[in-house]
Amino acid sequence: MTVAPNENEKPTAERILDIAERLVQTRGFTNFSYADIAAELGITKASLHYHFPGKAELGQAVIARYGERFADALSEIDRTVPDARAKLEAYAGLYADVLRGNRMCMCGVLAGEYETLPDPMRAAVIRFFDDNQTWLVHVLDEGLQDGTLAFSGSKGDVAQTILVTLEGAMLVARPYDDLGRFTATSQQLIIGLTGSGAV
Amino acid sequence: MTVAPNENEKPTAERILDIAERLVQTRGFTNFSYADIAAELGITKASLHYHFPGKAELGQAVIARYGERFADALSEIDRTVPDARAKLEAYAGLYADVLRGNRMCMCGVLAGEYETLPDPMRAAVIRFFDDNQTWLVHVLDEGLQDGTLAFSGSKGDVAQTILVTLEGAMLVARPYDDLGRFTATSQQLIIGLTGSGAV
DNA sequence: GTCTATAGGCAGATAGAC
DNA sequence: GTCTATCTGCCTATAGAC
Repeated sequence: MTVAPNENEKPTAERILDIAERLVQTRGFTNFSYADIAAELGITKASLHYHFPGKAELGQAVIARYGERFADALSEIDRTVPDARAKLEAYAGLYADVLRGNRMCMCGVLAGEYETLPDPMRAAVIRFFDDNQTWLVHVLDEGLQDGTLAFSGSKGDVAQTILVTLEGAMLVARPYDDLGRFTATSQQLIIGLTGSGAV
Repeated sequence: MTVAPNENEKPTAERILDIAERLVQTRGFTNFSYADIAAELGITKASLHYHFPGKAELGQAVIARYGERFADALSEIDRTVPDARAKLEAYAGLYADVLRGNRMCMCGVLAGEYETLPDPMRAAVIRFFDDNQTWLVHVLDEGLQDGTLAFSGSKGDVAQTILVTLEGAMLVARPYDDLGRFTATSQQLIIGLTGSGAV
């Protein structure tokens, strides 16, 4: 059991990250406290400092783990999805899944409070966006070759547009608590990147 | 002078709103304090409470004034800009101007921290998005008639997409401190809504 | 690893003098 | 309208016992 812990035996540090992650995505980084996590986990605030010395370190750990998991999801798409258009749909599906969990994209939230973030978190936010855009450029490239995508403008600009459109769609859909608001825009976006809507 | 006060004689309440507005747009509503405003204005925190009894009331007043000013800007576009496509460009220009002031759209920021907002502010955020979308639907309608716009999908979905794309473009452009990131997406968006990029 | 106890700071807010 | 003084509460963080 110690080598293969089940969910209940998950290390405390991981459970702290799980809670912190959800709080960041729903309330923002500055809008939750050690007290929130401690109460939910059933330990004291002081104990949290054993695992993460300060809130800045906790924030770094949360965004790092989030970024890694997101990168893994992109690799999984590359491994399993056949063509570029379907990859874009799967990509939008990742965002839809986050929204279904009543959460906002972590880096979208953090971008909104960017000026108040500690430097390492700022760097991680930028890195997240850069990584996403790089992946999207590859998919767009593939789409031109396999013929499943067609668009005007540079791949970089289009990749950027895909990213920010999905971020904005999540941001606005959440106050309405309406997944349909997100998917409508998501479909609109992808239709515009197929032959039917391109030059 | 009392009937026509110059900038220096602007009522204290207005000056408070000016500062609060900038702080909301750059840091978010929960991430600034009465102390921030008091320091900048050169009066004490206690004096602020004379003008706005609580932070919730101040927040309401800030967003109300912002919404009115934005609505005025839309009316001004209707009054002065000849065709629908040019109106969309002027609309995107409003967002670009905000970004030039190193600010984020107020309602975009507030959408990110929606769960932590007092109810009246929540309602105002929704109203802002609804008003924008309504105006955009009218412009899209006009564009179909005057022939300057062409698109597939419902006017409502397209209006939604325009709104969220610009919001997302601002959100992501700000951490990069790069207006070009915004304008690239903005142009990409408008090109897709003209004959060249439509079905 | 987790606890109790506590420090030091800042938040929003109020009372009452001027 | 603005001030001083003060309150209560929450924040992050630390010391030291167990």
